[in-house]
Amino acid sequence: MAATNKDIAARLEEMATLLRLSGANEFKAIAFDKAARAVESMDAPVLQRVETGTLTLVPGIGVSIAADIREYVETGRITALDDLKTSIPKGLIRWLDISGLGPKKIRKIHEALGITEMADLKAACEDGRVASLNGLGAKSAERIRKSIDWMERFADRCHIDEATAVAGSIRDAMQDLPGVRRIEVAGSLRRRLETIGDIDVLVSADSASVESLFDGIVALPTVVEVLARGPSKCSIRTDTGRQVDIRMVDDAVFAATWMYFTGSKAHNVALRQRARERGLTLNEYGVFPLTPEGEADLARPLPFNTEEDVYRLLGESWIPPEMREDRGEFEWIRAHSAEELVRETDIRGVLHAHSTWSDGETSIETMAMACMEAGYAYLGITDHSRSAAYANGLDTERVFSQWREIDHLNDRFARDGGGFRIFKGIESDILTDGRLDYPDEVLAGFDFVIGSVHSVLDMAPDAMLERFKRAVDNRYLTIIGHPTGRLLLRREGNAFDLEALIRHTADAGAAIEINANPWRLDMDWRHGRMARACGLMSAVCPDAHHPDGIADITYGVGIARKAGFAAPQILNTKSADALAAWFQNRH
DNA sequence: GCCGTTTTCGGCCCGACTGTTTTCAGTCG
Repeated sequence: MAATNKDIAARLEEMATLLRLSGANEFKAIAFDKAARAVESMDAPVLQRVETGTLTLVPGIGVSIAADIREYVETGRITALDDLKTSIPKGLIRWLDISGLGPKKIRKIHEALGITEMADLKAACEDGRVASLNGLGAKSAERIRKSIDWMERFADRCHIDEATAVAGSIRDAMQDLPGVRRIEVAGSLRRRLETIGDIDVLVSADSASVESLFDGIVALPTVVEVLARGPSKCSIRTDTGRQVDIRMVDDAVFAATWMYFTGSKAHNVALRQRARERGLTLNEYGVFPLTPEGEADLARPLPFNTEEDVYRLLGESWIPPEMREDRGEFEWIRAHSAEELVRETDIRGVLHAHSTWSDGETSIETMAMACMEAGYAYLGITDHSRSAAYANGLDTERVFSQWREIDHLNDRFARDGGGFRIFKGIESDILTDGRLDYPDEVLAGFDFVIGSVHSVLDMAPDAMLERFKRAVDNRYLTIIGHPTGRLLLRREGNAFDLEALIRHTADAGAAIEINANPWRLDMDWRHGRMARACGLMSAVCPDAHHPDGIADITYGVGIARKAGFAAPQILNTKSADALAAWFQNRH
């Protein structure tokens, strides 16, 4: 199989990780990290640059890494990577997830005790072997043991809906307390990343009320452990295993601190590099001139109030938090405006929802009413097709019955004068050979067809790509549903060349959804730049099986914004009439 | 390993915190 940009980036990241564990120069590891991000954010396949010998023109890729990439493309291996793999036990890579353990200590422990497995490390913490090592002690050993304990009980990351709920309860607990002025979420949750590790909350408040504020937090029923508590920071663990860091922030520098804790780390690094280029330095307290010696001149802070101000001081426009991943956002903002990104209020209708006709929990009418209440103008109902027996998929006769029900409902809505409309859709299985689940004459009767893979998900990647391509070549297919089939934190998606499918789908004039279910968020935002470049249409689809599921659209919009999509590229920002015309045009 | 109208060598982003230490290395975000 041809190496995709994603494959290549994964190999480079692996190099960076193993280099760190091998004790190599940290900047060398950083170079591989940078190269990995450069590869990931390229619009075109790296293969093209390998063929034309222009790899080293990409910033972050020099002669050496270009040779590694070429070797990987041509042979499927990288000698330097293989060498590292043989010298570093696989088990140690997982140790990097342990809080308080970095590459240096991992090496030290491994070399001194000769252990490579997590369970052995835990035992070594308990029997005092770790504590006896030079540079470590009883507290380090206990911290490591406790962290392994947590890892055994909970995943290190959670879905974004869970993180949103935790952050909401923390906010609720604080916002009415006396002296609290401002509460903001930062970190990966503010960036709307698909999964969240720690949750960061920033608070500005009267210094006199900090104590009572923290008292209120640690007394919350969901708080099971206080990890740290000082004058400006309080870290807690919730009963779902989430770590929440609450930080007190000085009002005068709130924007700089907010930016700092929003990250991403890579974005911050890029920003600080830009600051240096302008003779400035950036930290969590603001922007400062550099002295001739290259030190921060802390006595002469540059004035700012908002994040916009801080970016402007660095010669940049404000970058929406969703895009702060060091994935080409600085280039993007020069050619676009932050205002262009699709917003939740741009979404005018709901596409991809289920009813009791298949595996949904409520009737079409109930789903429609919920859409109306949420302010949407239409609902594209998409129950499962006949092959999805496990989900009560519709045979042809039931399809016709459902159409009659939808016609009746639409007639009623028309008489009510509210203008609400239900589109007849189907979530058709894409069969293993790429056919859709009904004959063309039935497919022709739907307003639109979502094609999804629900069986034989582990098909060989090349065969999976062909399966999807054939489905897209059917002129009745409108939208590809959850393309990789991943379930976040649970199941990897199929590793087929999604970018090839994106090109194929864009050329065919069909769309690929952004499934907004917090367990899917598929397609991945990382393909956004490439998808935009080839003109792909998308849609933010809740895949709702219950009226509450409609609200998941918010997570999908976050992903669409991370991907850099503007409203015109998202199908369900269209009016019902414009959307109907787009569907017709696709046929 | 990458990069350069100040440099082809010597930098590479920044500060807080912690624990293990007598001045700092490692980790974290």
